[in-house]
Amino acid sequence: MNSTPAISKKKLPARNITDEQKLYDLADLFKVFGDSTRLRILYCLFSKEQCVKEIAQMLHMTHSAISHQLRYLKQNKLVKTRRSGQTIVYSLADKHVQTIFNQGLSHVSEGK
Amino acid sequence: MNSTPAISKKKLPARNITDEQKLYDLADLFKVFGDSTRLRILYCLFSKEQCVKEIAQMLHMTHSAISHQLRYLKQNKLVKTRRSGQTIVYSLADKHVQTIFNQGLSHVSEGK
DNA sequence: TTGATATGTGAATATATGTTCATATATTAC
DNA sequence: GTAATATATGAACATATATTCACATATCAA
Repeated sequence: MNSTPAISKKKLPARNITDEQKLYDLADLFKVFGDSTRLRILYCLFSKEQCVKEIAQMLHMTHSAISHQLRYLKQNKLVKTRRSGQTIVYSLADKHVQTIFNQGLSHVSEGK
Repeated sequence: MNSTPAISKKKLPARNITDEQKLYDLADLFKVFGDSTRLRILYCLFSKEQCVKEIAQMLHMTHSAISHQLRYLKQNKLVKTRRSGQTIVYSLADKHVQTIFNQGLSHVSEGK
């Protein structure tokens, strides 16, 4: 995984193409949010921007696993980066990320 | 799949258990939304309640595939059912479903 | 340059997931 | 009861996914 952006490959019923395609894009977006490691990474970035090493330490995971997921998050435009000397600092790409996150969280929190 | 509700099985870092657990529940929620077939089924249910056969016809898919996904959606409390004679009619479980759907859709629509 | 540190990445592995097929269950009509 | 219709489900299969491992790349300091 992680080598290309999420792309749904199923065939469309060839009707209402635009709306249908949006559903596939939407599925891809939720797919990115549908993994606890990625959510935990995003959660780390809510408070402040962080580098790979910091996130890896916070989550007790290898830098490799984090790096793979960060690449995936970046490909799907949920995080952005800036270089600061040796380290590359990751942060949330836009406010939508936290909005969608919180929307889901409130749903989960009130026990559906 | 489809035999049990989505449950993330990864081990927790044993800190802040409550919040951490919520992240796993949240990942499971997004996982349900992260498939285009399920989104298309939900989309069918936005306008009105539908039975398996109707949905299968609308999406040009087998009743089996739809039934499996509807079971998954029901297990995760996104749809509910009522029986009407021979047919079982599915509908959205609550307003949250459409809210989360639309939240993601607006994100996708404005090109991230 | 060399060494140390931070991050990236391809390949391999193990697991998870979605769909199909065949069959089972449930309701209704007769 | 049987037949017809609607839905459910277990098993098998193919694909997708997340993580680990080993190694590559990049920056900085001396």
